[in-house]
Amino acid sequence: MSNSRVDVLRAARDILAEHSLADLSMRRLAADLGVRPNALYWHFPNKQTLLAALSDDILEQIPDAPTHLPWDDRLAHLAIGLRTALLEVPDSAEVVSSSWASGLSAKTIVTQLAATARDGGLSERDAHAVATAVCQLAIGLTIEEQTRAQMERLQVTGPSGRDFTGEFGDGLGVILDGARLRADRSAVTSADVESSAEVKRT
Amino acid sequence: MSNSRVDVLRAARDILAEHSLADLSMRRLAADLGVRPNALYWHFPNKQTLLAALSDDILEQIPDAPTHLPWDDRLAHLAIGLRTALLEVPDSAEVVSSSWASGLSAKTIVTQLAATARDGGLSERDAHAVATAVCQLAIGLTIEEQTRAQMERLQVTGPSGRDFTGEFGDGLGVILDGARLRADRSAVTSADVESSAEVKRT
DNA sequence: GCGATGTCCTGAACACTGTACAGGCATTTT
DNA sequence: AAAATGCCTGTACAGTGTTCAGGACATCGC
Repeated sequence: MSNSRVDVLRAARDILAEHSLADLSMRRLAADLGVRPNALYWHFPNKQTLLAALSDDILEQIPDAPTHLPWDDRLAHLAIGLRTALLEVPDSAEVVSSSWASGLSAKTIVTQLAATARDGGLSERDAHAVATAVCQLAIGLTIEEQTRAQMERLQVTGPSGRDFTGEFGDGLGVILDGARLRADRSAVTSADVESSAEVKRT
Repeated sequence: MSNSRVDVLRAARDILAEHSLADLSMRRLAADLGVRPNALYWHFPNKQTLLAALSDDILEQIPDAPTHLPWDDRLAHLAIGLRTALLEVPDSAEVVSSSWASGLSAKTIVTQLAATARDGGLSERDAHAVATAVCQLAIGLTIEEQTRAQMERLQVTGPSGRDFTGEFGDGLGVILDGARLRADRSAVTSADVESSAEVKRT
């Protein structure tokens, strides 16, 4: 039975789901596929690229925001979708973080978020700023949460007592407030510019 | 010549500064100290704790914000101080990230930021939310920047063309706008509660 | 001076890790 | 029938964090 690229990714996901990132070694992954470790190098040039593909795979589960909602609700929807997708697969936040850092990952969620912020009237810069702030908050907090969860599972630590969902909601709220404030400001200034019959730039 | 705990940390820092996190192995570190690898386990129970101590070490370089500034400027000051401290030592952002996740690190900068936000009149929850949003933005973005820098140094990739300093400034701006908006809101509501006379903010 | 205590280190080993190179079998395409 | 593709094997290298028992050396109380 030949394994395809997607088989490898599914097996990798399963290892994360049932064990942890520490258990996701090339040898373990190969063993689960009934194959020698080096066989994986036919599908991926190295482990980093494999993890990047896995990262994209995980983030593809984020559903699009309902188009009938106002832009800020759509932002919240996407942000929560991001966090939910990460929470679905243990240790995925760390995988996503290093994949983004290595530049081997797509980061489509950032552009989606930025586009949604643009719908609120934000400038390209502001929209991108909101998108990265949201993503870094979601990923950073989820790394902490999932690492914590893994440590508790291995009994090296008791429960942290932190409410990560609450912390994320609060942080997201602050960022969205900032986004709305900028939406208002740019609405006002562009109105000023239009009404004074000056040439507006895009 | 006996090495002390701080000698080890200094040597670790030097490896990061002159090479990279990938080169920061127990063997390499021991070799630089003129010692066998297992000697390090007298000072630290494992590598993770060593890295956590290194992380705290790096973040101690953040200067306190000048007390005469308004609270939001102090927030910006601390945030930029955080980012500057990280940029000082290559790959330090990744070290800090995993140290925070493992719970072995102090995270004093978070409480500092939160306290400063409280000075602006934010609730405990909002203040903490602002602090984590700022930290996750700084760390997350700096991870990307430093990983990128390392890849360029090894010539595996050309320049990214991204302006990380700009991106950080923009993201920070959005979060601070959110913080200010909440400061205004809580000023107004607490005034409502304390006296039924309506007080405008200055 | 003598032993005890604390500090720092050695030697050797274990069980892993990602990855490279050359070669091989099976299925599909020409 | 021949060639090309897709997927895999065998073997090996150079490195990783970590453990255990033991040893050298200084400092301190007696």
